[in-house]
Amino acid sequence: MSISTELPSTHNHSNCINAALTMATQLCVERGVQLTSIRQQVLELIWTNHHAVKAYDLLERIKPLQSAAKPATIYRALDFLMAQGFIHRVESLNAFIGCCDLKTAHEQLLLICKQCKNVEERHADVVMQALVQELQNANFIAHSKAIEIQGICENCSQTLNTEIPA
Amino acid sequence: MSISTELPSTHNHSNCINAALTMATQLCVERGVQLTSIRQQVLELIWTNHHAVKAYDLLERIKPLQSAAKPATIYRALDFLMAQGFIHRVESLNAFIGCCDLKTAHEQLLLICKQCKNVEERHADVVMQALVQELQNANFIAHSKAIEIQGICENCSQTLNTEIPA
DNA sequence: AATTGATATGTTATATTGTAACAAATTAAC
DNA sequence: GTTAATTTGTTACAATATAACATATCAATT
Ligand SMILES: [Zn+2]
Ligand SMILES: [Zn+2]
Ligand SMILES: [Zn+2]
Ligand SMILES: [Zn+2]
Repeated sequence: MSISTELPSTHNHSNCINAALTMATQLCVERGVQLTSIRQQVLELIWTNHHAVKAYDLLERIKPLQSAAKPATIYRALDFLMAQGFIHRVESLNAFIGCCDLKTAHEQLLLICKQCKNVEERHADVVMQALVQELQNANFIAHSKAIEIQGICENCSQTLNTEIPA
Repeated sequence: MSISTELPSTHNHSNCINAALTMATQLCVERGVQLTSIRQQVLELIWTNHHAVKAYDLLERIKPLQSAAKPATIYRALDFLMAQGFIHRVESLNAFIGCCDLKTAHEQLLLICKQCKNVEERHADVVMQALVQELQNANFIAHSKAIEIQGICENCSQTLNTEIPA
């Protein structure tokens, strides 16, 4: 049985990368903060694909570019990128993904595929509305929300379903 | 300014402890699994209060009872208790809490108070319904769901609000 | 009661993830 | 250019988690 580990062929990932880097560059100018080369390299490495990336994997990957890189190098860059909203932390994986929507502040619903490892970020406005109501009912003042679903994505389940037993 | 770190006085926590241990004992018998003394001790330690507990804190706390305890001792007990649904892992804290409803399988919405550290588990049926619909829209097959909200709980915000500036 | 298989625990070592603290370098503002 | 703020380098370590294998306990079967 073959296993899909890719996004649909309709997906042009260079668009994702370009959009993320362009927006990040622009937002940093607007905000008067510095997208230094280390920070940009980490952001690019995170955008290699739609997988969540671990900090120490980033460290290995950035070493050819930044031979002096240490854990703090990566964690500082990640802190910056999170503070700017360019990436999200995936709590249930201790890993990080690029944010797909830099234009609007938003809460994230993350769909984490156990098979292909892709993480999809969805707005899920209806869910968020219900959640806001529930938090009001509980008189709970939310500072941050993490909604993470693990399972099998559409692409992977289709690939499995169309698989013909030999 | 005083800071509340307690639950409302209406809360009788010994009820929580008794219910959790009684149900766990009963369910282990029904399921033919063993609630060994280590596992029961870990469960009791988790139920000390409604805070999320870290694995290495549990390790320190169990050592007077189990002098040979090592990390594996704790993590094995935690694995068992999670598999039985007696506790939940709080992904955003790398910590663990006792489950408040052992009778029915359920997804958890966790409200994590940054101030008093209490974690409240709510069923939030409306949110879960909306989430199920969203997952259907996405054709995503969910295996597990983690919804974790960090902020300030009702009790803490009331305590702050009623505080009179000197 | 001894044998056996399954489950649970003991033990050592190590892997993984994340921070603290301070020095040096770079950048921005004046 | 000098100063102040920010960023990076560097060392050391803290915190979280698992692998691997030995030993012990338990439960059922001879
Ligand atoms: Zn893409
Ligand atoms: Zn997938
Ligand atoms: Zn209680
Ligand atoms: Zn609170």
